[in-house]
Amino acid sequence: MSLRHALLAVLTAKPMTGYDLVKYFDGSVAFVWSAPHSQIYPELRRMERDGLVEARVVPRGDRAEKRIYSISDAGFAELRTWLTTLAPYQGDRDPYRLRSAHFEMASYESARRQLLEHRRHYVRALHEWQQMIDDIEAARVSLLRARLAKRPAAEHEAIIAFRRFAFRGEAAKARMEIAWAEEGLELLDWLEEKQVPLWGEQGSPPSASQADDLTEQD
Amino acid sequence: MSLRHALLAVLTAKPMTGYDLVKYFDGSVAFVWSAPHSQIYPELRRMERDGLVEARVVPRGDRAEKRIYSISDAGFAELRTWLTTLAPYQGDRDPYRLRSAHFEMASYESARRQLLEHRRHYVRALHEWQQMIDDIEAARVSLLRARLAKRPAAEHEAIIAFRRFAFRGEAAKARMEIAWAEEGLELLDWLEEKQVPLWGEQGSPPSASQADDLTEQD
DNA sequence: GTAGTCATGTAAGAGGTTACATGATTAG
DNA sequence: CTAATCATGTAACCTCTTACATGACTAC
Repeated sequence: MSLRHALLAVLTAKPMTGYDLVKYFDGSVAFVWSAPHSQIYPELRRMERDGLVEARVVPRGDRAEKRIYSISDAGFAELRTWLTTLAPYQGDRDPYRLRSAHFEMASYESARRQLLEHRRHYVRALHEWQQMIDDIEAARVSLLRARLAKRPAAEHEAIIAFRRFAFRGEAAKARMEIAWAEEGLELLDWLEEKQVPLWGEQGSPPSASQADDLTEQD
Repeated sequence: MSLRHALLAVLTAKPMTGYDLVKYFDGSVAFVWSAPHSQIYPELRRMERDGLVEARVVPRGDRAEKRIYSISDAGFAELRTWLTTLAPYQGDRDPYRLRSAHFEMASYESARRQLLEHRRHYVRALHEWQQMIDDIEAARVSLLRARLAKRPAAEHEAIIAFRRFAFRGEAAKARMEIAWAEEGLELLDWLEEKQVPLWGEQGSPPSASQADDLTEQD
């Protein structure tokens, strides 16, 4: 149940509306966690029901209203429990790596397209993380400033350091994925130059040697 | 719907029972995809219903039976479509990174424990991937051999190369995560030596100004 | 007025986790 | 005979995605 904790963590900086949180978990700011509004609004209601956040209903213009959520003491306790509890490591699930392991059933063109997209995605991500790291170090992030303002100066260094540390991890991951995609693109060039055939090239049948047996058997 | 495609991909090597697939997606072999048996058995039934696999019911001993699944032509077609379709890149979700961004609300001890576990996990993973890469290169993997036997020799190089490529990606990720965890451990040492206080250190209250409220409440 | 952004929801369905459940076969 | 492994399910529950839906406010 990490969306809940991600929301609590953001709300420790300052009270926010559901809409603010939606933008946060949607924009480039959604650093290691993303969530659509259809998940955020109901979750906030459940958190309110469970006493982890408190909503203040504020008028907006004449007719409209908005709900400003702030974290409660119980919310702080929940967040701290989550943070200090060792998270178990289990199976991973990476659809891109899964695909790449079976590129011999695709075509050079589609494999290349996929890896180019992979690189494009992580180049973009890397720029964003790097920008984020710079902004954090310069305390240009308003949410960070709000957070710092709430805590004694002695803690500021740690708050900045951990935020930076997390983004550095994401940046390192992006760099790794870029290098991996480039290794793959080189591999594709090399194999294609050697004219190594792929199963997925031309409309070749599923099984070369047993093409006919298969159709009968199964 | 990637479990389905992961299953189809494995079945291209040779027909297997649900149990075989359960072990595959459970053991260390579950390289980039993991799934519990409670997900695999029903999915195989649905795939059979959809004509992507065919089951042959074989007696096992006197009373028992087992179902050996093999991929159908429609299954091959589905797999190829999936492989050649560009996968969109969307939001990530990394609970470990999320935690690490907020370690200032934990304690030095719990943060350290988490990062040690992170390193332990990826050191283990790295060993497994590296072993896997060696085994693949030496064609010591029986499933790989079964797969090669079905395909013309000209394609063997590509099949091995892509499998190896995928594992190399996982190995690189593991190395990156190990380095990141070590950076974090050094950061913790450095901050602790400087006696930078953490919010979560000692039973300190969530909000500096509202210290007393908490202890009563929870 | 109208487009953009602020603001908040519901609902169906897919995918995944955890627990409950059962029984046969095989090796010692 | 007993433990490990083979073999296969169901069910409740949670999380996430995608689509459907609505309406007020604000700047042009």
